[in-house]
Amino acid sequence: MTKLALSFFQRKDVEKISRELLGKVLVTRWNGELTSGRIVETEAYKGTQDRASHAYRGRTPRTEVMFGPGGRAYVYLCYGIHQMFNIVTNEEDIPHAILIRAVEPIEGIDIMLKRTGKKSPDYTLTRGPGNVGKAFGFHTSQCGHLLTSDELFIADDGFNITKSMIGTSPRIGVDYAGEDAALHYRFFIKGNPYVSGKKN
DNA sequence: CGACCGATCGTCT
DNA sequence: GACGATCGGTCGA
Repeated sequence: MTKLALSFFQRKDVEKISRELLGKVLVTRWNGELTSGRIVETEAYKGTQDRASHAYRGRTPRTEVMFGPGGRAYVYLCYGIHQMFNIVTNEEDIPHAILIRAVEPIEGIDIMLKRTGKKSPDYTLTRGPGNVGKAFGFHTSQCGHLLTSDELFIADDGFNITKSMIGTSPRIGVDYAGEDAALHYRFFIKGNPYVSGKKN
């Protein structure tokens, strides 16, 4: 189990990082409550040139974190209900980010059940960005949190992902983004039951 | 199945 | 004042 360093997130190719995050382990330990899971679905958002990105309209109080250096969390509220967890990448002033859309639970499933109010674990526990946010205890107050801390980090546990295991598609829910809506910026592990959408 | 609807509130116009 | 990078439930075929 090796914690990913800041240099991993501060590289320039968001698509590449989005692919490499598949198979890595997301860990949160808020107030000592440990939850972890394998990342199985990601989406890249390419900053000011990407109409689907919040950063497209430039720097605002909300998007400020994305303009900082990579390796921090961008957590925002969606539909007034869902806490969406993103990883900021690239260097300062280039607001790239990666949305974690689905995870396969590993540790702390009891805690996830408590947070989500579900009675027993099923594939919906950590499927979709809203559910990931809830199960891992994310909140907009954690926006800007460093991704190499003891409370929040990404790790490599040696799990190997080959190119043929990765599927791509347009991103979900970004139809308003014009031509950018068609870009294949969504990446997922083919056949994994936690991946959102109908048939992967 | 697929279509639709309500929840719920911060953010930007 | 309108609108989401969503989810889960309901309704009808």
